[in-house]
Amino acid sequence: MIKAVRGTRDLLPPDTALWNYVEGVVRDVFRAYNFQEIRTPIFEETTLFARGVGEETDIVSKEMYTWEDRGRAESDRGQSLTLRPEATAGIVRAYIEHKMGDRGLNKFYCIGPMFRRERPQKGRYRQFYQIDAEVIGPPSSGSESPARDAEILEMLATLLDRLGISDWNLELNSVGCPNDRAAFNEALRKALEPVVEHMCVDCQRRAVTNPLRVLDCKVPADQPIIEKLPRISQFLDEPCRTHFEAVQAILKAVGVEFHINDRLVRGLDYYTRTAFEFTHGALGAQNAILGGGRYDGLSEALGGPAAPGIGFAIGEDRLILSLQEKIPADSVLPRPQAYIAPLGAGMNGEAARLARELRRHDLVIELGDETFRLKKSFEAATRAGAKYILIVGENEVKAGTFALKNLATGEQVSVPRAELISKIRA
RNA sequence: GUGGGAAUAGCUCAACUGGCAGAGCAUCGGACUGUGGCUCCGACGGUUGCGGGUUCGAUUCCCGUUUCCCACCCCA
Repeated sequence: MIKAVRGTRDLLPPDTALWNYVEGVVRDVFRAYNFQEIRTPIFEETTLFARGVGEETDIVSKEMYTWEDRGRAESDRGQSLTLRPEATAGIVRAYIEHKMGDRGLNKFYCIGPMFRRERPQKGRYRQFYQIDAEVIGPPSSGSESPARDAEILEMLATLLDRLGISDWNLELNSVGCPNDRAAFNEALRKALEPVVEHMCVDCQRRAVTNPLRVLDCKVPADQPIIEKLPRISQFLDEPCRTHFEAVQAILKAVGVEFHINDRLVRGLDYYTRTAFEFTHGALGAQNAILGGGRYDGLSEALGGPAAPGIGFAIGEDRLILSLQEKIPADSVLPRPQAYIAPLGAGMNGEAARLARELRRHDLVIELGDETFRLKKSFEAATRAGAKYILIVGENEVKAGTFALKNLATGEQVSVPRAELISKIRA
């Protein structure tokens, strides 16, 4: 038997109803903040991610699905392509390509699959879904303003609350600008030098490859050492410090709770200044339900104009996971309002006509088959979760009135054809 | 990429120390020819993940492998 490949999975009803419900709420909330949908390709030139996300990141160096798309003719050039491992690079590419800076401030959102070749785990798949939003524009559009950072964070708090996820925790940090980072990295390297030999093997590796990540270490024995290491907050230049303070001031003004975590670092190279994560307890080790931050230099790194931006990605699979206990998929699954049961030879046509009419009035109708005995029709109607069963037999067609029975109460009435719509809708 | 656990019917799970592969639910049919849910009867359903080994005999023990789960790494 051919099975879904490792790390991929089928989303089936009724679960898909929950996914649609979540995406509906997301679109509603985003609309209130004037975000508009963008859809970019699922694969891009490999160099986009290499330059955008960073060659040295785990994502680029070992997790991408990359292949050589070979040209088949002189006029058809071959190139290295990659399934998108995240959304921001593609969106910024589109922003540059279509010169969208001319429109002023852009607020995009995008919902779709991403691909990373990692070992599957709870809340982690090789094809997974992200709900992504970005605010990006030329500096003159206010894209750099702390108001945008705060707006996004407040929107996320609103979204999670609206979905009924109240026990989230917002971890906030500023990773500064590239200059701050360089100085901090240097200081960190120096501070690590004398102590790193007492740390775990991972930290010894990170101390060389990416000292920032040492701050992320969870090994208990390393914590006393990490506590004494320098913090990025001590290295923020004046503009970055002011920016970060302004973000916090607005969050306090709107009443969004957060806590500063100056050990929060993010895995993608393009992040600057504001970095954040929303975490949730019910997710096991993969407790980050969403993450994001500012990326003021990304557009330039991709050869575009100055276009500060800030965005986030929600792990939709994880969002659903933390929601499943609270919202049973069945509760958001649309059910037929009526099940039409044709009864006896020649009734399929009559039933189909009636179904067509009712459906044109936006009623949700399930349709049976004339060969079913009534008992079977009732069972099918009950199984489908229909509110009513509507019997279409010779007697009904002749009389022009139809037997309509409420499956929950057992109440049955005879309804003239003209009144069916209002009766079923009631 | 590393470590631990698991895999038996569509689903949830049994099967003693190695000895006929089972139950509940679900599905289909009947009791019951135009009135469901309940009940009763019956049927269908299996390469015990896959491959090899040990054995008279393997769901059971051993090796390999695949997938899933959990954790590490990393991230959403």
